[in-house]
Amino acid sequence: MTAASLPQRPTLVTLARQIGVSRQTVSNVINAPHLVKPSTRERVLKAVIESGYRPSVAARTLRTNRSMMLGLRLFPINNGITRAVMDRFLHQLATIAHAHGYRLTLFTAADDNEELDQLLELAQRGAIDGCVLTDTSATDRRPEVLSAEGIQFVSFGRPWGQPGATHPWVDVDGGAGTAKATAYLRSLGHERIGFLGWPAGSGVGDDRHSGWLRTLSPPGRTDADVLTVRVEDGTHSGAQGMHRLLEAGATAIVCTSDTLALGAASAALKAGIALPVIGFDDTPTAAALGMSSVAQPLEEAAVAILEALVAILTDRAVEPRTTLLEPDLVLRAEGPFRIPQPPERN
Amino acid sequence: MTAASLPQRPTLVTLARQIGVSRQTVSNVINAPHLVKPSTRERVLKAVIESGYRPSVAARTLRTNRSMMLGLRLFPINNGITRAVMDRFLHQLATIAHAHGYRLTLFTAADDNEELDQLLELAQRGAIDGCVLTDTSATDRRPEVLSAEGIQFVSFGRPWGQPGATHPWVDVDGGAGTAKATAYLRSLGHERIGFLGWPAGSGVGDDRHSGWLRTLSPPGRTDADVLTVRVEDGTHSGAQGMHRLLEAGATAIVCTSDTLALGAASAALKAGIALPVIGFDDTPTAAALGMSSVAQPLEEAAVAILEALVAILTDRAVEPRTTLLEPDLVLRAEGPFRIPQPPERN
DNA sequence: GTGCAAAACTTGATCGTTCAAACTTCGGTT
DNA sequence: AACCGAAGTTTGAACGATCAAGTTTTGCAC
Repeated sequence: MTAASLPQRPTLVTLARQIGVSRQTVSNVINAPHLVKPSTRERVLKAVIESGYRPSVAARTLRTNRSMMLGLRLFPINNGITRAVMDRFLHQLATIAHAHGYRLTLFTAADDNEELDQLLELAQRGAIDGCVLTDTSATDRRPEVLSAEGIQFVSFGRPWGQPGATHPWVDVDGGAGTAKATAYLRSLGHERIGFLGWPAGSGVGDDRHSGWLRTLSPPGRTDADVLTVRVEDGTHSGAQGMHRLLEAGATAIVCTSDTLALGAASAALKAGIALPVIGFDDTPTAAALGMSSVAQPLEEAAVAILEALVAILTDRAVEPRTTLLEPDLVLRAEGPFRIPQPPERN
Repeated sequence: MTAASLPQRPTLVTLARQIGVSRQTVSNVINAPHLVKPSTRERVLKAVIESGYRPSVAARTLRTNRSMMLGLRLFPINNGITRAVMDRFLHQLATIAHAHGYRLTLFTAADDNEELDQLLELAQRGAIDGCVLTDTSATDRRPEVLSAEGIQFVSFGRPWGQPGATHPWVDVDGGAGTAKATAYLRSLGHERIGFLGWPAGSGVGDDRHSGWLRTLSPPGRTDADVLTVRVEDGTHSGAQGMHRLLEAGATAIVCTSDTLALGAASAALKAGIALPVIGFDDTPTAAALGMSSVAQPLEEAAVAILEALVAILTDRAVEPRTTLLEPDLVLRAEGPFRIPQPPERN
């Protein structure tokens, strides 16, 4: 309706005709200003701005064979790890991508195979130049398939248990995070620090366990298995795990997730026992409750991922680069779950 | 490196030559199969599948002047309403969009003006066919600007306080949500139900307040203002609000957000007082804590939004359509904040 | 003022698809 | 057997940009 009455958007040709130069000159002013005489450049630039001319993405993409788009899968809603971190990561990634001249195309997929299908289709149709993988696991086929198909990507997450993998990745050193948490609790005077984590076998979970284990005093102490409780993620299981850790004599607890930490802390609260619980991922929930947590440096991760991806896409690629970032311990002492003062100080 | 050794993707022309038909016939098999003789169709289809041919998005977009892309702004991370609901909404929107043949392009913006700039640029460059607005407010200039620029959109959120607005929107009836919550508490026997909400003036907040107000017994009772506490969103302010409501003699509380509800519930817990608190938005936090909350029907919203937007974009547009959806009350009775039994039953 | 390379600018071709119009084939009348 | 319209298929042009190779202009030395 209104669309018909609106003036047609200018193109290179119409604009060039107006100014009295060739289309290529206008194109050069936009893409390679150094090739144009300053006086001409000024004149063209003025017309470009006045007319509101913007190059057509489709035409440019068609000619250059680069869409300046990156694909990203949005995981199902009920994905623990993802949900906690994804929204913040997504925001960072979109912002940093924009700074590099790229945009993000979203898609959803129920499983990894569907994700691969979507990525293949997008890449083959020239809708994306590359993509970012998240939530890697030990049985992950995605890197090899994408490599075989010649689709460029950077993974947020290490190739767990795949020593042969050579693709670029960025990850956060979860072990360093739990180590920091454990060290902090030790500095408060705690000597029996429990670990509440996921069942063995997940790379992420085992990594976080190892950070706790090596920071105990003495490192890897013989009763470590007594102080370790491994359950599925959830507040219920977290609460149950807490009871077992209390029986084991734990006076403080390091957790693999905020969900577990929340379950544990509220169980303790209910039982009238006050003891420090540190979660993982610094979720909004933890923040709202004043619960301490290990925070992943998502902005740095986004920066590193895009730097690597852009390097690959512009053929400035060196050997596959890998980046391991260190998380931060966010201490909080408010709300119902605040960390109480240490039982005694050394 | 590997890219060079990979076979060139087939195009309409190369594929058509291989089969021995014209490019247009192949194109027709894909876009208008009924125009092609069944036997030819079979033959072409087979070749299309075997070759893995996929139409180039860029070429198609250039020719048809439709990108099949929708723009969506990702709000800053520290946005209360958005964060709570955005990730789920986003997932739904992406899924439903895909079902309609559209994809989502993400972008970030610090404020509404930057969002408008981005949308204008995207639209002018032909990168998007339309967009979805979220987080509408009374001072929102976005609808009028987009309308003036001829950019199609559907808003998730009513044009608060702008009776002249005629653009299509989809929204959730917040008042109906708080009304449900209030009615439920009344059914438990509560007679002094408090309202803990945001400062007056926000459309969303006032709407939710009205639902509570009209469901009291008697509706709009004279001491309603005593039972109303309005504070900025946050757990701290929620806790403070709770104390005031307790002084006012409230035995149950309806909140405008899960954040407020959490603050209120934990303050009560701390004070050793058990009383029902119902939040809003059914966030992960509420779920983890076993707190009851009003849930927005995000999938239905996504469906309605896309239906309206697609109708507009394909010129099947009727008059601007508006949809008001009813939220659900999610009752939970577990965790530290479970709703206790009513003080006395009628 | 001629020559000549560098700078500045222009032109033709092309990316891969769809639209519009043209052409060919075919079954059925008359 | 010639004719006709519908069905099936092909061809030319266009979308709007960039690349590559062309042409013109400029500045400067001799």
